[in-house]
Amino acid sequence: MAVQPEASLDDEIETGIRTTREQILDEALACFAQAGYEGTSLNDIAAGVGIRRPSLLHHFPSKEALYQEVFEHLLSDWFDRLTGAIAAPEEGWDKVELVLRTGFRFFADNPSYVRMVRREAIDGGQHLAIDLASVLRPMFDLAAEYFTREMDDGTFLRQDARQLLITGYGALLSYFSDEPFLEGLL
Amino acid sequence: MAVQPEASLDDEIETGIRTTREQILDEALACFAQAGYEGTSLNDIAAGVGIRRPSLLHHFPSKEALYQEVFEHLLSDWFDRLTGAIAAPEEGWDKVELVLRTGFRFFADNPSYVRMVRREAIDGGQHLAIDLASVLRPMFDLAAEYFTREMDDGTFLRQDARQLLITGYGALLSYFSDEPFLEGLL
DNA sequence: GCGGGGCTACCGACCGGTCGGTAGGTCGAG
DNA sequence: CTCGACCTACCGACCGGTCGGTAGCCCCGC
Repeated sequence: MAVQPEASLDDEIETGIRTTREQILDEALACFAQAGYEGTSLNDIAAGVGIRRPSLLHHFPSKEALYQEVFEHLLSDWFDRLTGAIAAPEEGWDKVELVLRTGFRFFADNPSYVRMVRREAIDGGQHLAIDLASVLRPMFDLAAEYFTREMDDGTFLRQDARQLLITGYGALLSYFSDEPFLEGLL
Repeated sequence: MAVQPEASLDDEIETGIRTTREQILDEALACFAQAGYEGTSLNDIAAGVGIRRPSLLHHFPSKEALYQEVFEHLLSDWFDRLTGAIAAPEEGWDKVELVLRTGFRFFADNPSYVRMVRREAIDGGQHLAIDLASVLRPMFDLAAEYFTREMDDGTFLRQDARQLLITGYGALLSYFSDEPFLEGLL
């Protein structure tokens, strides 16, 4: 699940200098989240960074490869954060709140990520090399099992754990992905 | 809110013949819902109908005009159906269930519509001539007022009506718009 | 000290292909 | 004869991607 295979991170962290490669990843994330895969041209991204398209393609072999790296970068971040929260010793509602809060904070910190995931969920992940659903399923199963166990213990009201999770997923993500629309509604 | 300004509907209904114009609208809906605005080319739509692109542009002045007509057609359908349900005499939970069921059935009958709305909600409605949020707000306000009134009467538990509606909107629409993704998750 | 080979980052120019849209002609039904 | 539906041919713009070339930097042999 590791990304960023090259370029010594230490230099960038220490000096605060953002490499061109990182700037491209940042700009690509913003563009893809805002306009989608087809709606974003490599010229748009390059212009945002301040270079020409051929220079961008010097850092990434193709548009698809760039997109996938942006996506997997965020996915691994999210995965790591959530794994940490899941490993915490809390039980019952405290645990639920911790995990939810961790996920929520990640979404709030990375609104572009939510929009990218939503787009992929609608499209069926046609621009991804990985199968998003199969990557997420282990974590989904883990959550479902946890809820079922707590329900068995009487901590939560008995419900269909998987349906509950999907409902919550849909409601929560909509707050972030549809923000531009909801803003006009309220 | 009326669309379909030309072409006598009677002939089509009586004979069962679908005009080329209608076939284009149907195919365009399917394509736009499946691949989005940028991801759909006029060639794709024309090929689905069995004609060439210039012939398609004989029926519609531009891609944008076609898209808008597809969208407004469905929007007016949805609006009419829901208006009918709202006018019904039921009260309390019966009313809520009727309206919800009406909206739900429309979504189930027109899954492509849900996906188009979701795409527009994410994009901020950049391909629409109308402001989706301002069109929906009257109905949204109506629902919020209704819930607030019922809460005042003690029928429902006291909550923030607008937040409740948005949460429900997000959860419900996700079941339809993210169906390809959820299918792989369960 | 210095000159040159090799490297990275970047560029302008160009490629084939596709986009949305237009012009003009054919053809068949009324 | 007219007219609408459809076609082929074509347009300029833009797409993702490649090519050859250049400016600057590090490093090594002399």
